[in-house]
Amino acid sequence: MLIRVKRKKMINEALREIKRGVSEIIDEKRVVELLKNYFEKGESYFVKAGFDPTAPDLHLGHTVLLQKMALFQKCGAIVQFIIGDFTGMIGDPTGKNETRKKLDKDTVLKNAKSYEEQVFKILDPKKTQILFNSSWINKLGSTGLLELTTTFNVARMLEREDFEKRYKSNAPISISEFLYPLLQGYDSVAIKSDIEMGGTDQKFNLLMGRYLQRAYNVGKEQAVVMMPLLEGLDGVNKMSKSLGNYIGVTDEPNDMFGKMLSISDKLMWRYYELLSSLSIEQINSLREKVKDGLLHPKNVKENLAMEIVQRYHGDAAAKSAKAEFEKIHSKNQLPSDMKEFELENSVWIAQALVDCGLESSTSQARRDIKQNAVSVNQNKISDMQMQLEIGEYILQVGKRKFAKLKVT
RNA sequence: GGUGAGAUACUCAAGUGGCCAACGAGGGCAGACUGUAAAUCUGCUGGUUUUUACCUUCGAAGGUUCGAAUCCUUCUCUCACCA
Repeated sequence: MLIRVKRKKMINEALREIKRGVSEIIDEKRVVELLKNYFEKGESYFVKAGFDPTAPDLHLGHTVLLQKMALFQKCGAIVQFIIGDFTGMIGDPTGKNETRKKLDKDTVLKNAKSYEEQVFKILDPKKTQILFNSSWINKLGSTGLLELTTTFNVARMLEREDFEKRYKSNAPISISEFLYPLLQGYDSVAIKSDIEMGGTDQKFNLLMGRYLQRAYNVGKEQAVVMMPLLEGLDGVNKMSKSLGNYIGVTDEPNDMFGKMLSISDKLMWRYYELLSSLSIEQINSLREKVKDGLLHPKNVKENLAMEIVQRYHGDAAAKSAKAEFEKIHSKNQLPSDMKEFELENSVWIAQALVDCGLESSTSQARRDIKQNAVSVNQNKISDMQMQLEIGEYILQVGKRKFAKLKVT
């Protein structure tokens, strides 16, 4: 009897952690059942998530999902990490991407490898299967594919928000795009997943997996766990590489730290909720203290930045990133590590800035000089015609672009 | 297949013969203020050491003209309506 109560408590605790930050769970009962089976009988289950093979640069937005998957692993899950090498050819219609080129096998494998390196900073490799969806989709053949399409109809397909919008506004929808949700759903049939995870924007596709598992008589229907999309550094759009508002997990410690500190105070709490390993209570207490003026928001932000840098680069790197940051910004000193360049003879300042990669063109350099944005050896300059004679210089554009230049 | 509309810079979007490197908005960059925050204000936002100049750019290629984003021809693509 006692053991039972204890188990029940464990399950409830696990569920509570799992539900943290989650946007929506479909079929929560099933999730509870799976947890119960694990804690009582030690049975494991499959948690699926699909990733695009084209962009192996993971950013913090992805890690929201990955961290949740890692949590599931602690609760008995085997993660099925699916690389959508087949579906990647179509491109998920959520973006406005056109049909993509087929990636060759080598590239896909290379990307997969790079995924592994990044993903296993969060996931437990022993409890992770990496799967390629072409391996079962290719086996479908035209007959199988045709069969797949008969399971669904256009009217329901158009229920998908994105399709509906485009249909109503007369934007084009390619037939192949209809295939994307079907194939993603079919993945769930092929690998018999118990839970599929994805961002809220994936709802339609995730539900498709559930629907198709029923249509194909898999014998179970996957539960769906949806994570919110993390806002990018601008605090408005979702974090994405193409918008340039991201923090990549492979970003340099100093960059990572700087980027974290550049987010707004409001956004910081969002990041805390979705990325920090602190408990909800701890976060709430921080929030209270900041509100009451007991803590400076900047310090709270720094702590979060430290935690993130630590996670991907280790303790030492985090500490030195913080020190470096303070050096440059609080004490207005130069960074300890600058890119170094060498040029010959006397050089025109604008040209030097371009050659050191601080400016994109001499015209841009001129504009910035005019705007008082350029410093040489820590002194703002205003002379656009300035020549750098033989010697060593420290060039700076704006607040954060530095280079060391040696003219010989 | 027929008819009509359209394609302008990172995005949206004005401009229908010279005043156009091209209004405006968003975004971005920089300066001031700060905590490299937010908010706010200001400037910039094709290239070039001829910088009150020159060169390239308004879907592509030709043409008319002293002069074309703007007019004409052909082509490419997109959308709508009809079939």
